[in-house]
Amino acid sequence: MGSGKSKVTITDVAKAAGVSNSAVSYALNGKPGVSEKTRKKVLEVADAMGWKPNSAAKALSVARTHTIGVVLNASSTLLGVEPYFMELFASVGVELEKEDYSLLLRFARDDDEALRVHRNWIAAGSVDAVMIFNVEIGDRRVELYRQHPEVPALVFSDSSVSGGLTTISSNDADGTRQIVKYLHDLGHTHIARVAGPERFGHTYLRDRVFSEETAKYGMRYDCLHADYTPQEGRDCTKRLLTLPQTPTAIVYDNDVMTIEGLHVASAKGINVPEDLSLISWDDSYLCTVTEPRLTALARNIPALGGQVVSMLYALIDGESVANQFEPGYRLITRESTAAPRAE
Amino acid sequence: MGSGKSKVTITDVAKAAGVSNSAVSYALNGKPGVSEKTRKKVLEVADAMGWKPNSAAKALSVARTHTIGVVLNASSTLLGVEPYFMELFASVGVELEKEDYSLLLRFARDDDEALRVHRNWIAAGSVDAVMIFNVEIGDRRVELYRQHPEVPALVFSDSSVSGGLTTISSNDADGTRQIVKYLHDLGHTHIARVAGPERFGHTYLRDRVFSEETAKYGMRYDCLHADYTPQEGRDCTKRLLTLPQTPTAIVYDNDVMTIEGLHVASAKGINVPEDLSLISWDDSYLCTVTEPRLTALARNIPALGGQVVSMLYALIDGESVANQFEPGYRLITRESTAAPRAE
DNA sequence: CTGAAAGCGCTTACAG
DNA sequence: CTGAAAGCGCTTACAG
Repeated sequence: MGSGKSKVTITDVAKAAGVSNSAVSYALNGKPGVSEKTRKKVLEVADAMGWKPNSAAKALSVARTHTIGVVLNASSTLLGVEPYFMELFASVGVELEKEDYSLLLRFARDDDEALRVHRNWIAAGSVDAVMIFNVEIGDRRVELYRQHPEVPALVFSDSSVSGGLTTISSNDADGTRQIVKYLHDLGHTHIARVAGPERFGHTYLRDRVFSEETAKYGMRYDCLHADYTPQEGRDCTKRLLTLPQTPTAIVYDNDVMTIEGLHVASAKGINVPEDLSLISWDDSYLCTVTEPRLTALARNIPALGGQVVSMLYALIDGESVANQFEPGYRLITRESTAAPRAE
Repeated sequence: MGSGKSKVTITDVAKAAGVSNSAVSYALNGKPGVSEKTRKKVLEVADAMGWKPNSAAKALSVARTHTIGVVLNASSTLLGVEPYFMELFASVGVELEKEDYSLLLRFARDDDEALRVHRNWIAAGSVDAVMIFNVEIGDRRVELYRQHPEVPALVFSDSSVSGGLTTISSNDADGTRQIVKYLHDLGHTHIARVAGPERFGHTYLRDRVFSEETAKYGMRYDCLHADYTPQEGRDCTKRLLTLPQTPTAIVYDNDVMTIEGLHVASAKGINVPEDLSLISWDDSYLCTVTEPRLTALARNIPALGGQVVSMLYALIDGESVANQFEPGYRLITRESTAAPRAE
């Protein structure tokens, strides 16, 4: 119940309990070196005085900040649209809470600024580990953290682009197979895809597996690359729908583009799903607010937190951690997909 | 270009530059106490060695963490749906970046856990200030920070519920006036509202002003309180549409409920906006993906960052800061509102 | 202008 | 089991 102003320090507790600083420290940290009696006494006194270890002092002496760093790209207009990060942070954050770890969050306006923050963190020892998102081929951040193994990095990407840094990857090959099989079983023989930017590792992977799987089933497959924005979702859909031979199904690499595709179709008088099936890669609330609601591939983000955090802790403890896949995708079928109209 | 492992400290720099630790410190921090010549030399050496101040050590000696704390409610299912927090964080974060401040983010599962984090932060000196959201009447967090003026709190709420803590408020009275006037000018004489939870300060304020303004124009006004979720958005809309006298316009306190309202209306064969006008309080991408797109009241979140951060810095510097309003609301008229059908 | 020293609040060998 | 002391990497009076 210590009211206000003056912080209570370990020395205050030591004096009040009539023991030395070290005894207090041992007692409070549950370490050997004090009798049970002393420990109990110290615990009582510390509690009564409302003592909490000063975070900076602790960080300085044990060289642990109890902090996981994330720098986000503030200029991404999708930050406000895609719930992914917030959901992931909540999932990870709840797990971190148990060990009193925090997320240290920064927003950079471009890659240079982001890199500057990372360099600073490394030199200043500001974080115990970092999480890295949206990795591109030849990403300067992976280069940086490869040179600085002192601060472990967990990379959210396919392992092919992480330069050996530990990754946690969505199982995009499996997701792709689920989608293609679903569409094939429905009877589609010509499908298209509006993909994400080619520079992302997972886009590259999806590209490859989509080609393989559609080839396996003898399906025709067209692919256009976009940047996840509404604008390009519209444009690509228009291009696909003016092909001499139009596909009977389109899969989009995110929900926002899917919705725009739906609007383009309905503006053209094309019925979804009767004339055209639509699938969103990434499920979200957005997929349930349209008419028809959108069939989507869902990740299990709530289950991701525990996995991520245990990888993080292992890395911080200096263990070598194998790359992992996140919990599998699940295809949520709603009303935007159906068998193609018979010719 | 210092590669890897061993951190370079101020002592290393001092040795390399052939001066004392204090000279280095003064030089690096741009303080008087060193000659220009020494300063220049130190700067060069420090730069060449890749020195950066260790954050924990600096925090410990100056008692500043360069960190703004936020604890969010992880159980809120709306976190993934409403882009507000992410947009706000990006806006604030870009501004904080300039002074190398970070956001320290925690996720609590309930109010008790949140309160524990706040108590810890105060005792441990983990943050220089906090931002507090979703304040309720009698909120224990405001009570806590009132007792601990050492760590300043910026409260995002109406000043009536902040117990004297500094607030930044959306100008909900003005927003309400804009909506009511707009609807009145369109010719509506009976409107309804699906409001947020009564326990929130801003809900209370909107309630009051809605009553006043509709009374002023001689309009009939019905109000139902909900919890921002899709489910209650639907339920409340159904109740309103089965009243003996149904309103010709409904305003919802968030976008999610508005969308659900739209679905309920169309399921009942009620045309929006011909038979019923709908307005969303809070604009977002969601408001543009429906058919018709939704008229909405938009806040200017990008402009909010600078204002918030300068309030934060002033508070941290111990200045007394007046409560402020955030940039004004703007009504974005889309296709979900129109004049009511003549009787 | 410059250096030696104490201090921020912890932890952790090291003697007793 | 216990205490005195050094150390983590900075900052900041305090003498010279």
